[in-house]
Amino acid sequence: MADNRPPDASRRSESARRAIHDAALALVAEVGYPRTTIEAIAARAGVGKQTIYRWWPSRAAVLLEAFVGLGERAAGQSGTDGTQAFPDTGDLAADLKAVLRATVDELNDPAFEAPTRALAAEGIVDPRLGAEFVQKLLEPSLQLYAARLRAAQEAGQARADIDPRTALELLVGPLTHRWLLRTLPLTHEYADAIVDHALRGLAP
Amino acid sequence: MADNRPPDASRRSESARRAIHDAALALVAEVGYPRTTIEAIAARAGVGKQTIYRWWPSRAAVLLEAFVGLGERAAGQSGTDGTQAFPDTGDLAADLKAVLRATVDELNDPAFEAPTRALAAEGIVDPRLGAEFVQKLLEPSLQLYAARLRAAQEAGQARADIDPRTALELLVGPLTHRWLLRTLPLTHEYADAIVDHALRGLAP
DNA sequence: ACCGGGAGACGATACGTATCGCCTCGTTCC
DNA sequence: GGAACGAGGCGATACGTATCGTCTCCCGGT
Repeated sequence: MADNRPPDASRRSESARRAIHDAALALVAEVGYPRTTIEAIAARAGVGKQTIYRWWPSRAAVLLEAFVGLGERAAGQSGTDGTQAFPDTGDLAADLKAVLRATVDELNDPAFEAPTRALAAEGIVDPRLGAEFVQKLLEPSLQLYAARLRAAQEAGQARADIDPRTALELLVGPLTHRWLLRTLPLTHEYADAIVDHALRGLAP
Repeated sequence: MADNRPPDASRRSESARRAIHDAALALVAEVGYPRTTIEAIAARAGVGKQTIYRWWPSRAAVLLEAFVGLGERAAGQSGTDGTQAFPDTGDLAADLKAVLRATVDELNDPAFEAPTRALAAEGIVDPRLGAEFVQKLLEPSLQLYAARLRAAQEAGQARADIDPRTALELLVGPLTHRWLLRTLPLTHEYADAIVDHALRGLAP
């Protein structure tokens, strides 16, 4: 029979949790996502399969949690408040270019690319995981764009009659498009071009 | 031993090919992509598994070919030359809105959504399939945008100093972003907003 | 005779479930 | 206050199922 009782989280082993995270990330980097099976993760982490099945609904959920934890640790090192800072030098175009260029570098980094692609792909097919992916990994960054764009509106650097949400997608959308679909290489020049065109517009 | 000799394509059974296409499309629509296994396709098509393995490298390749065939048949019905027409009424904004709205409708159509999502997800992880997906399904549409934008430049409706490729991605990128990541619902209003903002720009 | 096609057996994984002892807790009873 | 006692998570592993990709086997058309 299936055990439908929810496990007691207070008795959960933190060491097993971390070992599973580490094993998942290592395996994705070493052998790729398709071969990062639950059995392989369990073996590598020195953990029983049931310990994974007890706490996570799917292989992708394990990787997502591990990856989010990785990001949090990285963010905790540099900043004090945990949220990355979005530059505001008063020059909107320059600030956006700086951030988009940094995003380009991150997306081109093989260490980030493998797990991010795997999670994005899984999220595209599975709405539940997709929502979690967006909420935990993507949305926090997008909110920083929105805040910067609102500041720009108040400072008169951007039209006041636009929805910051739509404006932000005009910048991030093309970058994501090119990266996910690999239509053309993702470069700093492309990031700059997007910002220039988005701000000035395509009309004469 | 593995049979490395390429099979003789001239003796290939066209009826088996079409039966496999139909079975793949029907299964994706009925039970979803994960359960559209090669064995299920073979059984449904009344075909031996080896017949699939002989001609296609992967399950995704089967579905991609079937889906492309579907699109070609649909295009062949309406137009005479096989390529969809991109409107050119002289009003660039109106033309772009019409096409983006049509794209929104297509992406929101469940019959198109399931296979397209599955193929996009597979292509994100597998570069070979991704390239084929882009070349066979996406690029033909994008070329129509590029052509319309070049016409707009010659007619003075768009800045002459922009690369049509980048301009096109400014329009298509946000739409794809929202659809793939499901951040917010995909509506006609959103399509219109993208066109307006892309043409006018975000700067005051 | 050759070769593609239908059918399906076959070994190899990976899945998800079910137990088995082991260990660590908090509780209870003297 | 210290020992006995559940409860429950943990490592480990056996189990049945599903799918993979390969390998025959025989049939039928050319």
